[in-house]
Amino acid sequence: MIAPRPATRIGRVASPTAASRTEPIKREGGLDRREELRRVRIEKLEGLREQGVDPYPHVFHRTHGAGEILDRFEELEEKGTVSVAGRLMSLREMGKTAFAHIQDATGRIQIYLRRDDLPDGAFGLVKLLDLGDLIGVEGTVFRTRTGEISVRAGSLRVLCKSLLPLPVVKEKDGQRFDSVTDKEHRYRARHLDLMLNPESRRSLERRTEIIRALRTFLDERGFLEVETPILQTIYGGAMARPFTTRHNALSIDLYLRIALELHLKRLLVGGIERVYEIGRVFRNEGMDRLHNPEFTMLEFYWAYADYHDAMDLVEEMIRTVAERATGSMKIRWNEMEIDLSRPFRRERMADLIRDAAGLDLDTASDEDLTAWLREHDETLPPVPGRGPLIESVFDAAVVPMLLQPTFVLDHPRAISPLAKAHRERPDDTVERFELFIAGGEFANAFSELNDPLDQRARLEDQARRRAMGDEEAQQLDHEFLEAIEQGMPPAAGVGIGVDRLVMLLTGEANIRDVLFFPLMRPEEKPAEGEEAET
RNA sequence: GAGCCGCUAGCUCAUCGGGUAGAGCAUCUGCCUUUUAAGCAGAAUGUGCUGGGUUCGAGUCCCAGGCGGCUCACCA
Repeated sequence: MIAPRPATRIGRVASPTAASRTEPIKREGGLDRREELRRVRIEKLEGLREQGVDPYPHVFHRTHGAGEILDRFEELEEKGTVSVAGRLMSLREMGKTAFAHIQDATGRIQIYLRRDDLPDGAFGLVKLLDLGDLIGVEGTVFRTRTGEISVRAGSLRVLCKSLLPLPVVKEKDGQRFDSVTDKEHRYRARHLDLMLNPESRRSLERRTEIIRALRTFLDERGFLEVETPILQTIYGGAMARPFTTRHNALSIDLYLRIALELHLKRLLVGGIERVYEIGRVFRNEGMDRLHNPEFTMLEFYWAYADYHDAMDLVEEMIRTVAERATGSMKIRWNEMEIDLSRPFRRERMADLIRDAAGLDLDTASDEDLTAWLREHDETLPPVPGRGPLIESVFDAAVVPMLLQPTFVLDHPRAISPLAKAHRERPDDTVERFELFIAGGEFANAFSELNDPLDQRARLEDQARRRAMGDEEAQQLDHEFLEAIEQGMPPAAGVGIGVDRLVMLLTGEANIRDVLFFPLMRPEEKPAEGEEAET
């Protein structure tokens, strides 16, 4: 039999710890205390080894998840054994018994440990456990006197000894105590956030479900998913500043892509008639609750279709994804209900501006638009031109009103360099739509420009703007233009900001809450001493 | 980039007008064979974000910086 180690052994850690603390462990504030807690756990780890217990075994086969046992209690109660494993979230020792909760991916379940139910000596392991350890038990399912479904352990195994303290969350009467609530801490230590905050986990898991639903929707309709280069010698497809990096072997600077568009259109030329990519794009711009430097875009291109077809498809897609990922087509947003099940409104941009701002774009001059903006205390667009003026008026007068799903169509040509001229008003209007929900933009789409000479002219115009110092204007992409000259079928193209869609469907107000690892500024610069040592 | 706010024990937070820091939980010791924010008895724990300044004396007041949050402007 394995004799449990005298508990006093643990008590003695204070002395070696104190002794070694005179050594140069001293660093930042708080580290000493943390180090002490860590040492206590290492002592217990050694205690396990001395008892012949491997604190890091290779495998433990489970028969059930915690949530599954709760769900299927009736059929499992007192019938055979189950084995479950998870992270130790609470431990209440009561002499010769102990109650614990373990948490796995499916939920949290109570474990009842009794000395007499366990093999000789095994109950002594309890003294060497800490919150945060991973353990596995085998036992029978029952309900305690207080009614909680529990597993009565017939065996106990340590599956991974944790060395760091686990912030403990306790709950009583729906009140939470001591959870990790500091947002910075949650973003930086996402593993802790996920362990301790079920709502974080729910939003992030839902992100994955939404992406899966988008993918399934397009796959079912014959779209081919592809991956195109992230490292590019020329960036394009959007107006944005790029990140740059360096390829050593080729001795060239490269850009991280800012959009997916141009490569996907080249595939359209090549005969992949329905194509999409869900991928990370990178924009070297400001960060706030709506913007992370890297974010996820969905773009799809559909040959022989136009933007009306795309509208129908996007409408169905948003509805389907919401239903599949959240189980509902209704979203609560700021006290109001957004209903995705009803047909989305479709309005021409000019009509919306006329109704909201009283400006008729056919007759209003640039001066009229400027006057309207001044009158309404709106900042004027940073770049001159009619397009930006119209956009500013639209953003100020119309967008905040677009709460229920609305397609806005037929944009001014001046703000849409990659969209095809409108078939009825080719001079000043393009075939484009944006989808607005809850005052935010969720999709941007065109009948794609496939007239190679027109496309070349527009990109050359962009290049001229670049030369004049507009950093966001697009570069001249000769490979793209050559592909277009080969002949691209008429097509509809759609871009969707996936992170924003996830925010909408999870109710999160900050993009960081739907990214597993949002970009954070490094917490501390390396100390000068450390830098000098290397 | 601008404004406002925050940063105190492993976690969550106190510390009223400046007198070198406390609570709950976690940790450690002891008791307890159906507890559940278990309980009871005891113990230990802090470069108060960093650096300056004022002061006999600063977590507290002032200045600068760091990191974060929220709001505003540009971009998805």
